[in-house]
Parts: sequence; C-alpha cells; structure tokens
Amino acid sequence: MNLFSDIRAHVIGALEAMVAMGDLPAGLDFAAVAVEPPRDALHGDMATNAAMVLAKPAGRPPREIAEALAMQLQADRRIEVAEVAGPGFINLRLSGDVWGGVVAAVLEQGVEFGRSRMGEGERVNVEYVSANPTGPLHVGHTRGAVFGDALASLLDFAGYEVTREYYINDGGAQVDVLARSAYERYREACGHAPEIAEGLYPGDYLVPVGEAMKKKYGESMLDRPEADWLDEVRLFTTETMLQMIREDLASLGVVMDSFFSEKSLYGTGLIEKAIADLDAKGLIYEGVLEPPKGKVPEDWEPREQTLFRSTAHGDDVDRPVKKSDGSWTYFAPDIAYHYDKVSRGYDHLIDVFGADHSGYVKRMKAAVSALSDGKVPLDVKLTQLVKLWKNGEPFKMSKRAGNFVTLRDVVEQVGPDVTRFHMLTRKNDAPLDFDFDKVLEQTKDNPVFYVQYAHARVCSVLRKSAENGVQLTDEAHLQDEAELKVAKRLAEWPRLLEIAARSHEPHRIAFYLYDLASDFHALWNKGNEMPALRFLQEGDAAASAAKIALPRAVAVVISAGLGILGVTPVQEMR
RNA sequence: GCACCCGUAGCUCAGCUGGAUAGAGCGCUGCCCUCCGAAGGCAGAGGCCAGAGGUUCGAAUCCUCUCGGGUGCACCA
Repeated sequence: MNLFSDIRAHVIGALEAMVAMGDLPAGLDFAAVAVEPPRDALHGDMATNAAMVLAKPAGRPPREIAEALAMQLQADRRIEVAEVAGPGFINLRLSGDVWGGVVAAVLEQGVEFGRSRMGEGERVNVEYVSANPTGPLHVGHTRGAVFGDALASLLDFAGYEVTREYYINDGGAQVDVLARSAYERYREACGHAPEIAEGLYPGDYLVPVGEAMKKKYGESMLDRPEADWLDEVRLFTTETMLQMIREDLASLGVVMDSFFSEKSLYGTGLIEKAIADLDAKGLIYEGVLEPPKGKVPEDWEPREQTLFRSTAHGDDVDRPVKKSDGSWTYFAPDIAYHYDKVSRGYDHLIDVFGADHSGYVKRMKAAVSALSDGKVPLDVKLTQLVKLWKNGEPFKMSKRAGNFVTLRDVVEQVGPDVTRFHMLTRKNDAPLDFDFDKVLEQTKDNPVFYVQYAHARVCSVLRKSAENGVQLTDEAHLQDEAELKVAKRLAEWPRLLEIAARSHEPHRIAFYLYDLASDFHALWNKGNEMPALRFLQEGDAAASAAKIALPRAVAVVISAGLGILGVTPVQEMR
C-alpha cells in the first residue's frame, strides 16, 4: 500500500475522465503529474501539480484545469477537500479514516509494509568493498561495506533481484609483494630474522600467516629460490587474507553472494575476449597518448600502446589496456570483469568505490557502455573519507605508527549496529565524522540512540500492556494532531523507500527514521500534559488497545527501516 | 592545466531526482516531570541557499561562467 501512488492513480483516472468528456484534449502525457506531500502541512495532506504541467500541452489556463479537476477528485470518498491554490496546485485533504487505514495496513503487513515492485524483478549487481586481499579491512572499507550492503538491501526491498559481489584483486604485482612479505614471516616462524625490505608489507597481521605456513610446510621452503615457493605462498596467503576479510565483514553483518577473482581472468582467454569485443566495435587501436596538459610528469616519454577509445563513450582521453611491453594494464582485467558482469545478464550494475578512485569512474562507465552497447547502465557510487575522532581530537591513522584503525577495531569498540547506522547518516559522497565517544552517547543528538530509543519505548509500552492484559487490535482511533502527524509520517514510508531506491541513496532511510522517531517522541511527551493521549489508558483495556495500535505501527516501520540498514532494533535501552 | 565531488543558520548537516513562506540537531533564550522511561518534549531568536547570468508558470535543485574548498590525474594496483 502506497497512499501517494494510490491517490496519483485516482488523479490520473480523473484526468482520463476529463479527456473522455472533452474537457482535455486526447493524447496528453501524464508522466509529469506528481502527487506529493506539500511542503507546508497547512496546505493539506497531499498536493498535485497536474493542472500546471498540463496547462501548456492542453492549451488551457492552469487554474481552469485545476478547478475542473478538483471537482472530479471530490467524488472520491477518501478525499475530503480538494481546493485550488496558488498558480494551480490542487491541495487535497484526506478524510480522517484514511490514516487509521494506514496504521491498520502497517500492522497487517508488518515489516513488508512498503515493499515495492518498482524494480520489476530486474537484476542488479552491486559490487562493493573489493579491497585488495593484502591486509585487514580498515575504516574506509567499513564505510564502503556498510553503504554497499544497505544499498543492496534497499534495492531488494524495492523489488530488484540483487547480487552482492566482491571483486578480489588477486592478479597484480601486489599479491607477489604480499607473498614475499608473508615469506619473511614464514622465515621468522622458522627462527630466522625477517628481512622486510622497503616496499614489502610490514604489518604484523602476517605473523600468524607465517606460523601457519610453518605448520603446513615445515621447513621445506627455507633457503630456496623464489621461483620454487612464490606460487604456493601467494595462493596460501591470499586465501588466508580472504578468509580474514570474510570474517571481518561477517562481524559487521555483511555477507557477500559472490566473490569474483581477478586471477580467474588470466590465462582463460576472458581478457582477450573482452578486448576482442571492443576491437570488433572499432574501439581498440595502437597509438601514442598526448602528454597531459599542464603538469607533465618528469619522466614522460611517448609510448606506443594498445589503447581503448573510451572518448567515444564520454571519457576525456583514451586509456591504455596494454603496457608498452605488451602486458595487460590493470584496466584490462577490470574491463573483462565488467564484460563478465554484463554477459551474466544484469540489467543494472553498481560499483561502490572509495573516493580515491574518482578518476576511474569515466573510463569504467565508458567500458560498460561500449561492452553493453549502452544497454546496461553502470552507476558508480563513491564513498568519501571517514574522519576519526577520539576524546574530541582528530585521530590520525598511520600504518607506520601502528595505530591503523581496522574494521575490527571499530566494530569491537562500538558494535556493528552503531557503526552501520552512523555511517549511513551522511550522504555517501560527503565526508563523514566518526567520533568513538559521540556515537555511543545516549542523547538525542545521537541519531542512532534517538531512533533506537523510540523503538524501545514502544516495546516498553507493549510489555506493560501485556502485563495489564490488553488485547491488541489493529484498529486505531486517531484524533489528535500529534497522532495524525505520526500516521502521516508512516504513510510516507513506501514513497520514501522508492525515492531512496531510485537515487541509490540509503542515507535517506536513516533521516526518515530520525524524523519518524521525532514525531513519535513528540506524541509521547504530549501524553504528559494530555492523559487522553497516553497509550496505556488506566483501567480501560479497550481504549488502550486502540491507542497502542499507532506506536506498534511505528515500531514496525522502524524495524523495517533498520532492517534495510542492517541494524537490529533494540527492545530496551541499557 | 584537466576531470570529478562539494559550497544551505554561528557549528554539523537534511532538503522529495523543478514546487507554495528553505528544514533538523548542536549552541543561545525561556518553559514542561505528584504523569506509560525528562536517556525526552514545547516555544523563541538565527538565512541574499558562495556570486552572476540563463532555461519556465515556478530554481537551493537543471545549464553556462566566476570565486572558494576537497580529491584524482600517462605503462603502478
């Protein structure tokens, strides 16, 4: 049930009736007709711009259309008043029982209330995290993980068929570096002093990996040339790292449907196939790139390379797919990977990258556009930096100093729920402050707490009502303004969800939940002054039941919203 | 030099993919507990939506330019 789309359907119906009666010309496009909440609640419950957007194509003044349309709309029993305002808005005031109907619908459908068929079962691949398997996940990855996961859930709720995917960069030179670093830890485990040369990974997370290797291989790999052990150690280490990453993600509640290995693209002809596909479209050529304008790198020299004509699909310059020595660039397997995603039949692709990959967006979109002949849209969402605070001071991360803040650190200190909610209280492309003290504060300026508190309050009421033997009912009797305000907020949930899904912006859910909690807390407090608004009506079980329907519905929608964000609603605050 | 993101109350940020008198929290001022959890609530003050043009019934939102901040910029991943 989406009240806004229901009423919009009614408006469209009325417009069609006007066409049939000759009040409007045939063949009008109603796509731009919107039914929205008005900015100011004094104007009514809903407003439609129909008359204004149709005035020009219909060749009639907006107010004239509005007057006629308002008459038509009045016929619906859900609509109490339809009046023309301003340049041609039609403000609708809905009859009181509509809102009670919303509450009943929420209680009847539970957390499924608001689920949408908008996605029409189209398949979406959301790729996120995709951190190199060379070490533990850090805070930046945490934000990407939370964002990508919430986005995936959001799209699922909006009726898409979603795959959560992690791309493992296990093919490049970095995993060789990783293997050499781990080998030193292996030597260390065998009683030798490790030689961690410049450029190797110094982190002590590899110490247990070295020990595990000692356990598995004994001393058989000691004092042997690299060629003898590199493949084995690389495989062992990346698999161990990947296992660690999976566990890190699991501690946040993130579970991937699919892990895609970059390595699997090599030696299998997949890269060649993807590049051949582009070549067949005339987008691959041998050439020399111009030096970048302005700041020219000191060691710049013209090189003939194999290039992808990404400029034909909106990029600024063409991009190399092969190095001058003929080997693939990192871009080539990425093209192949996206080629694979396209050929797996997805209708939409979403990549979640860290903001440091912003320069990569255009070429990736160009590649997908070329590979899919423009049929599969790729949306790249960039997550901005997380700025850490501790004791009111900025907390600087530095790998060398050893105060590298990992995903695990964050989850262990503040818990997965707080981490997830807080990281969704900002737009993905805005920098985020994460204060280890503030996110745990139990005050209203902490949105996590504020929303959870609303849910806990409802649970508290339910516990008390159960003690008093109140028989619950789905029928709410809403009279007071504060009650209506809450119910109207609930009615917005399905609409908000579609907006959030359409724009790929899960943070909107966090803000909505905050607003809903705010309306609810206001109602709660109003009960202090007006006993008639209290949810528990002393000695009157029937009246209590009717009052409790609304807060129950609030708890349901909060649960649904938190569920999409991956946060568990709490029963009580401690 | 180019590209991308951002610029909204003193501070931190929302703002419905173009709607009416631009919102919230913090901070400031003043109120509300013999009452379901005051871990809350109500009210007030606070704005040239960075600036200038344009598009149209209508712009914080779309387009162009300017200013200011962040990030990334040939074979590294």
